[in-house]
Amino acid sequence: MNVAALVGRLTRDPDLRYTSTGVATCTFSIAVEDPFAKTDPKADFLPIVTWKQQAEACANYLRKGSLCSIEGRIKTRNYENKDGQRVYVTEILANGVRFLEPKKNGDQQSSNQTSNQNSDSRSDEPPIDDLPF
Amino acid sequence: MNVAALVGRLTRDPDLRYTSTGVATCTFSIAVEDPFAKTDPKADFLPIVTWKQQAEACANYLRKGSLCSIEGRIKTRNYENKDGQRVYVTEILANGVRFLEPKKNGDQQSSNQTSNQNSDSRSDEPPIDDLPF
Amino acid sequence: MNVAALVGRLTRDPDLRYTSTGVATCTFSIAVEDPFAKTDPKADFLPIVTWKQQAEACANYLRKGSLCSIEGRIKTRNYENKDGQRVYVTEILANGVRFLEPKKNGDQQSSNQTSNQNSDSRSDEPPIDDLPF
Amino acid sequence: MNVAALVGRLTRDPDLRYTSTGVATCTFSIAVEDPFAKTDPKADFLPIVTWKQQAEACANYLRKGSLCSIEGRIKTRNYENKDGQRVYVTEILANGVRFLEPKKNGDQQSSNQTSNQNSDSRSDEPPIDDLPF
DNA sequence: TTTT
DNA sequence: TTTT
Repeated sequence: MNVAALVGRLTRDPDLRYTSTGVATCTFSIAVEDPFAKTDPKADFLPIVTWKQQAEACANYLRKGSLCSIEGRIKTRNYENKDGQRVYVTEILANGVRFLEPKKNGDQQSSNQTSNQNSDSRSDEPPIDDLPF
Repeated sequence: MNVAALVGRLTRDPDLRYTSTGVATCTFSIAVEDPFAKTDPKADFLPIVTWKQQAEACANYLRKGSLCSIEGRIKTRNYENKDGQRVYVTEILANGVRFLEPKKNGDQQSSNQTSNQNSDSRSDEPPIDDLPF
Repeated sequence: MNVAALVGRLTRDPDLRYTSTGVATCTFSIAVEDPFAKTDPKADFLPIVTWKQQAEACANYLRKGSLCSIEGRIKTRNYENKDGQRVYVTEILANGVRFLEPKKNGDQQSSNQTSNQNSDSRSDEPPIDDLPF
Repeated sequence: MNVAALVGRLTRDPDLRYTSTGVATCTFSIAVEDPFAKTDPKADFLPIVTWKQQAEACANYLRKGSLCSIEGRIKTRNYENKDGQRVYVTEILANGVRFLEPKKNGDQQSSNQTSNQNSDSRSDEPPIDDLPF
């Protein structure tokens, strides 16, 4: 058994990409309040990954600050960084994401567009070439 | 909301320590089978942390290979390593651990003893000086 | 292990009461969407119970239609009804309730007030005389 | 979001049936320890339902007393009993059941056989004619 | 660096 | 109606 259930807000716009075989992945991080935290910030910043239709829906509906619920499993992954060191990553593979607020628009720029360019925030990680399940 | 529910087996003996103020922490990693994993090993290796009485009970009852269930929350933590780099760690803070198998004895050596010496496996991480909640 | 994690909307105003020893309980039911339901209504209506400070906070902040997340455990309870039959009830004992929307006011009438009178919706059940944990 | 994660022991042999369209359902109840329960018995008895291959696997591997973990969602259902009263049932629809103990054999009689006859324990409920999702 |  |  491996169950994770979270409610939190996106810390930045979601990052949508496609594997070399054309499968969509969307990654983002959510801030989950911790009512018991002693130190500031009183939140945990948890890395989320989704795939396929769910990935595209997330890229479409979620923006920085959006509230959502995540149902998924905790996964570990490791890769070699540029210094040749093995880096271990723990992230939540979301099976279900529910959007708890109406879609924010006003900001015209879609996360879809920009992140597709393989630009930014994940540039320190190697390209993902296939989905892991 | 931040809920994690896991069932898995310890990948090694638990590691019990005490903070400078005398609070017990126990860390270990569990292998959780992933029935959907495409690649070997078909398991996720998830880092678990417990505190206080629960920590001591874990050190007492659990050994490498023990089956247990974990109820907790996913936490992130970061620290600076010896190279001055910030390292981000995601781990499961266990509120409840249930032992699903009778205590293994035969191996006389208690994890309690050895890990108390502040020895081994976590030596690459800085000492924990207080509990974070 | 016994973990329930839910997100849904109240189907009516919460019902706050006090046991004979003065302990607060709040009960309500939430509609949780089921994306896989074949038949209408595409939701499950789940009975929630809370105690003490949490109970009073729920009575204060939640109203019919409020969105909330629930972290708790599934409990069973049974009592004898007026026909002398044993009735079995399964409900979710909430340890944590998070309010996912700002407090609705406008309707001046507080659920706190009315339900305190031991009136209405739970009148078919026997009085609760003490908290069960 | 609707997540339930449980670990417990079967209170009796599982009950396997088939709908009129030939779909397998298996129902059973598990005793889940409640470490906080004030009164005896210190367990909750939770009704579990599974469908299709999972149903047949449960009927095959589980017996009264078997330890298992359940990952699922909480569902409500209602039907009219023989007295014409509407009866409300809350049960856990299991998506994943993991067998935490080796299969018990010795007792030769398979639950599969007997319950297939549409005999016993659920005789007070109406026949299930189709799967609800 | 991984468990049965 | 309950399990170890």
